[in-house]
Amino acid sequence: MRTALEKARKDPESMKARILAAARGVFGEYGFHGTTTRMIAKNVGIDISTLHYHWGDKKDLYEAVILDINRDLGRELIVVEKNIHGRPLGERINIAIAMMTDYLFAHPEVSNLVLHRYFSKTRLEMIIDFKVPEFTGDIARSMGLTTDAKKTPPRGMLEVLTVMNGIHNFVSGENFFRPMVKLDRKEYIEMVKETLHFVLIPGFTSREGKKSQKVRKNP
Amino acid sequence: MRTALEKARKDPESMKARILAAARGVFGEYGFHGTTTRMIAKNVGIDISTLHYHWGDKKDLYEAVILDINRDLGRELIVVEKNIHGRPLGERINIAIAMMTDYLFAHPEVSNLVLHRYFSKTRLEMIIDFKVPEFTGDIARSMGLTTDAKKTPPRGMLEVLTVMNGIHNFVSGENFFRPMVKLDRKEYIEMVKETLHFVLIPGFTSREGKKSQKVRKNP
DNA sequence: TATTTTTACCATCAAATGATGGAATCATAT
DNA sequence: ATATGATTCCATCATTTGATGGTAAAAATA
Repeated sequence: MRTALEKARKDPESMKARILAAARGVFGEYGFHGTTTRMIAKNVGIDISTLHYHWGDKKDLYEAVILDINRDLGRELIVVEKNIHGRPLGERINIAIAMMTDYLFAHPEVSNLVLHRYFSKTRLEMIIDFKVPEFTGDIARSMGLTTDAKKTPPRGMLEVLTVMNGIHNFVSGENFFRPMVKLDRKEYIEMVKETLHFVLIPGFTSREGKKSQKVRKNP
Repeated sequence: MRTALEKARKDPESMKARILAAARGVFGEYGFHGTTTRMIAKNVGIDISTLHYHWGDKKDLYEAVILDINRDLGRELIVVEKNIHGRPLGERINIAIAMMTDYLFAHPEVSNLVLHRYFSKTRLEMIIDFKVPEFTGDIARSMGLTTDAKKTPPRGMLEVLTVMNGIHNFVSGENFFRPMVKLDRKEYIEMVKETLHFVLIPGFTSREGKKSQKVRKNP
């Protein structure tokens, strides 16, 4: 499977890659059980047997999708980290939210699949999983909530999850939320960013302020 | 169906009610397509034909579950509103988060089903739906973000969704997040509350502060 | 070109799943 | 006690769905 994934990544026009891309989308929208291999095959325009020929059974394909999403997410986090490195806290969070929001709205199936994994059980045992603990620790470190990403305290983990999930929710819930607010896609994305900035950032910066005050008081 | 639901509500020991309760749980955990009528029937300890006898087909049962959850959620929101009425903004949000968090952790299938509806498509057309727009408007009004709940501006809607979804996420994602932070259930719930208070409240109260300042400047 | 390998499809299977008819059981009213 | 209606289960059906064998086409290799 590892090699199959790499082959698919090499050539985005290959059948393997096309199936994987379609699978990301359909699994993301309908979940594991809500998706049939026929739906994916139809989406690509091929026969189901061709799908099974390239990716094995449904579970294998789903796990390949998870691996694929994981890689994308990890790469994007590295890009974000480079952009926020060395800046003050408020700015770091600001940029991180803006960048991740743009990225996820451009690849909504990533948010879809992450949230499905969080909130929905599968009747099958899944071996491969999202690297959420690792990623969450990494983000906590870039946010200055911990020095060792692998030993992030629970509070730091939950704070990071609050922010990340806040983004995932609006991306993945666009079909539901956008009609509620009657905005076009571009407006919606902008307002999501504004809202997240407004709601999420003051909490972190106000704590930072308190820290600074303490430092000033004890010179 | 309306009458069937009401009958089930009258007597919680009735077969209708037992099936409905089991359906709430299983649909919540596995989603619509991930749930089989056999799973629900087995959960109650009855034959599937008995299930169909009481609730019609799978879709009917699912819609009854949604109606049921909706009622519960609406009632709870009224209880919360009574408790926060007349208090200052920070306190209102504080109490609302604490109460909703406790309520949803006690009835996690509510969060599960709400999030499933937000983030996952169904291959079937569903007629009945969650009253999210109405509820969201109501909450916006209790939070002082609007005077007319039915005409809540988009920004207010998204702000409310940020808070509500923040709670739903930690409730529904407990199975995934709690092992990450290695806390027992009670500790987890407490830390979720703390985190949500910490992250979400300063945004709202800081805006309130600015409003007051403006008023003071223009006497 | 001839041969081998890879790829894709058609037809089809087996299991899972939603759903139902009819018999048996239980409750209730007369 | 009997009759009537409501409830429950067993057996079974039809459809959906995951999966595969065999064959044709295409591509690669000799």
